[in-house]
Amino acid sequence: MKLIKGFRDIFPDSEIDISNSELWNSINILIKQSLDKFNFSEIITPPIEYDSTFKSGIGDDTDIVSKEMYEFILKKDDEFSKNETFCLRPEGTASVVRSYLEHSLGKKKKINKLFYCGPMFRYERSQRGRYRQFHQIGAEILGSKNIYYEIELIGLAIDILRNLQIIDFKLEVNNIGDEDSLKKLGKKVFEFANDNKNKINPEDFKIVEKNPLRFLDKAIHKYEFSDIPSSKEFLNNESNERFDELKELLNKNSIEFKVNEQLIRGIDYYNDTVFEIKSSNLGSQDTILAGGRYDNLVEKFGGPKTDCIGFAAGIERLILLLNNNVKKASKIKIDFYVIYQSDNTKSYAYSVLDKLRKIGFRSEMDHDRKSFIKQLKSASKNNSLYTVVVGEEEKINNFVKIKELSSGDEFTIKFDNLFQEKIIDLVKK
RNA sequence: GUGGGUGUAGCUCAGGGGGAGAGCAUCGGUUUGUGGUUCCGAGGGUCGCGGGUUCAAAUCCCGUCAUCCACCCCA
Repeated sequence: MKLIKGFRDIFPDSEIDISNSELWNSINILIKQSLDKFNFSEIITPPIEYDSTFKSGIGDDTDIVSKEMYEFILKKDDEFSKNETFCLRPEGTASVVRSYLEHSLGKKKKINKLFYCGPMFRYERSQRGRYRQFHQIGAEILGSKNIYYEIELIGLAIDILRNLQIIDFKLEVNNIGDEDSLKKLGKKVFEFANDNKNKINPEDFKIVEKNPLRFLDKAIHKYEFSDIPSSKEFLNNESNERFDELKELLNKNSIEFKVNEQLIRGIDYYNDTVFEIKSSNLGSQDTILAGGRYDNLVEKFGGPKTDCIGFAAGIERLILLLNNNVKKASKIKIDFYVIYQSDNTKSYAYSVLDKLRKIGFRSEMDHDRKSFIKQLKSASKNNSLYTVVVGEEEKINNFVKIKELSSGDEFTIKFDNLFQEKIIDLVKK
């Protein structure tokens, strides 16, 4: 029995942050607070899709699709023997667009603001911040090219990071132009590479021949060329205006950013605005969040021309960046720990426990006849805020003794009809 | 896919041819009605797995697997 390589279990009290379920729980809550404020609604799609969704969506010559995708076919070939190839999704956007079209979400509403959250799969050698099963939270706005959606989305990304108390990050933006200018750029890169063929190793040149833009994205930084072709040269007026407007609005909204003209993104569907948020505290896998416009993807999937923008963030990478404040806050605290004296008083104690739970408090007691002191020790070990002492005296007179562990203050409360109000009152203080 | 580091108790690690260890954690006692401290004690290990060398391997050699880090790629 063994866990699959590059995958991980997530469970309580794990010493490893990215395996700690309490941390996962609190990071999810914090991220959803931001998404709520920006009025995004959740879309949940299956982790398995037909491989064509990603082959045409992301591009089949990207590394993600050609090298890293988990593909499989059904073993049984009875009634389902259609030669269908499935895959574990390597990212979220293509699935969202598929679902958006399949359920005509664009017809029900002009603008759809959707978020997704879940596991993604890529077959890669794992290292810090990179795992074969990893989790992404992504936000997509489908249905408009208004520049304010750029601002809203980048604003959301930054709000999420702030809410997680991650402050050490850098936003990079670029505009790579529309399909036409990307084509021109590709042509220029090809010519450029051809002129410098003697300086480029054959393997990299193969990339140029296949997809020059990919070469610009992934290989060109290995060489010390002085005048690398830039997307800037080929932007049409609209893209240029859009980029200027974006920069102006970012400044107006006091969002710090850096223009990175080499920023292309390793996925085919992007156009115009692209952005990335990086952290310097992550080692070599330093991108924590990235996204951009994909105005042609819906059309490519057979739908009407629909302008879209979105981003995805890696949850594991975010967890690696959490500070001690957030980690501490995620630790579970019990409200009440009920302590009983003898088997005689146990059933009375249990009814108190049951009542506390019905009121809504996280409550616990020990059922294994530990000594009084052991129970008390358990209470403090379990981070209990209060203890409830229930013994013979309390049973006879129908009350309970409550002690606040941090201060040592004790209170006596009747276990009657007013118990609920009194105890809620007590906790409020 | 390429290169390097590391695999010994739940965790962090020491040991380096001949008795399986420490600290923390867990459990029990100190203490059968008041905790966090102290002190005492207990449980827990195929020394990653397989093979080789040796009278003898956790230790040396080879292989393999896992994990971490870097390249690459990306969130």
